[in-house]
Amino acid sequence: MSLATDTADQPTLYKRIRADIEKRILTGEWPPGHRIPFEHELVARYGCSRMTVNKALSELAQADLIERRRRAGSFVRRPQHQSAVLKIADMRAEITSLGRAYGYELIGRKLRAATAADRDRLGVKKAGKVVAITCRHSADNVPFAVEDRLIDLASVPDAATADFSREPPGSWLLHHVPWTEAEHTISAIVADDRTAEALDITVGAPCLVIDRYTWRSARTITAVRLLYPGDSHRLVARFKGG
Amino acid sequence: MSLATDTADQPTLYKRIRADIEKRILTGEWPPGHRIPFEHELVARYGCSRMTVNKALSELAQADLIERRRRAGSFVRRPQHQSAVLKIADMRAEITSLGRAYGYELIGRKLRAATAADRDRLGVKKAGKVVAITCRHSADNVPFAVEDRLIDLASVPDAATADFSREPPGSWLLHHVPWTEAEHTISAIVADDRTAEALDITVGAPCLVIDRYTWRSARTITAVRLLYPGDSHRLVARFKGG
DNA sequence: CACGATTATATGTCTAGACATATAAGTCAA
DNA sequence: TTGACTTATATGTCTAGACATATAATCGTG
Repeated sequence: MSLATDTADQPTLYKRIRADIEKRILTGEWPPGHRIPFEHELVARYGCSRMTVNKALSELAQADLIERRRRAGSFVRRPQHQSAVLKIADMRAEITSLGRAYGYELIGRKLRAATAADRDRLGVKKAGKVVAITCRHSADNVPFAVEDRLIDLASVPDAATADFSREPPGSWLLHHVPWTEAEHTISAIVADDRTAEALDITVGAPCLVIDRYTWRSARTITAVRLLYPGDSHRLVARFKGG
Repeated sequence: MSLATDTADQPTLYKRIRADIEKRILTGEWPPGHRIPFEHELVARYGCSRMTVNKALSELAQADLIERRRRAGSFVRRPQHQSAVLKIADMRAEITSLGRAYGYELIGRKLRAATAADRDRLGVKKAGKVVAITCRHSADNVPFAVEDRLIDLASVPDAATADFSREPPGSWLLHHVPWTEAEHTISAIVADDRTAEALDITVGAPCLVIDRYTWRSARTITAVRLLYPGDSHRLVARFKGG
């Protein structure tokens, strides 16, 4: 039998190049406007032919994550649409890209055996352990969103010992577990006592809710609910049509 | 000197192949499930190398227009409702795709000179005429969404005489004015008296708001606000990662 | 300094191969 | 009929080149 390696099964080379770059963009390590390495530099780094690098970059361009300019190079695009809004897993990147100061605060963290509700939320059947995290993100010291997250320890055992008091769980996950698929559900609720206090709004005020469920090759990773003040936050998505 | 030919300037070969196939899919000539010619057949038809054909097909696959299966071939995908949620301009299609009966009701229609608020909402400066429409969409006879729409008559003069008592303005526009670009803003509000009555919910209940602003080569067409009951409606978006 | 011409360079497209791999389809035995 | 094995084949990935083309940078001239 074969044990899963640390970095899991290696996809093809061009996919690895694509994922490497995508990760740096999504985590904000390479911010909008940043010039990514030239093709010939990536060729040298990965020891492959130019066509392989080109394929990776072409796909990123098709996904509107980067913009390619002849003679100048390839540049990270500013998040502007569908992909950005719903793909962004890193709140820090979302807030700093708005030109605001990012703040983070851990409210609660519990390690427990998965309850029936937990299993339902994660979409798993077997009872295992989970980490439940509640935290708050702020922009310019104003509450921006509260996050209520569940991580399946069967898929991400390291999360049991990770320190979420400094690093938001979204960022931590992004750096430790490359995501493959996600589903978002957007809805609206009115703030209850707990939410109102966390977001510093009045009870009964509208809130935008984003539920994101993330998995990786049929393996559940995390389920997160983000609550935004409904009257101050906007999700903007822009499309080009045919 | 050169006159523009009928088909305009020829793009690169792989783009032509891609466009040829895309057209047949979008016109329905090749319906969902249809098997696209094998790569080697396209190679023969276009007289190019396999890599060129492969690039065209790979891009179509990345755009989720086709699905590629080893040994079997490439097949036209059925338009998936998932990531299309925000693209869908036709409420009837949205509701019937959920397997529910669609209902439509015109609540109000006014033709007027654009007020300052109208101009602001449409993002135009010149004072012109607009049509303001309020209507309701229902699913299985339950209110599904109320629509509040403004159409710029300077861009769509025919809208002045269109009969919106039977056909929803969204559908009418879709058939009369091909859209090119749209911007969506998603937020949350609580229902006021008027909204509560229209959606048959209680005052203060949460509502999901989608503001869609549509234009066509820098020309404003329409601005629409859709209000959904926040606790019953869900916007689902699903993505595949690297 | 302003502006046009030249050059260098990064990306854009393409080829003619190669081997890998998943899997539909066929073959054969229990 | 069913299951296990084999084979054929279409796609998946990759290479080491080539020439095209747009354009940032540089150079030269008025």
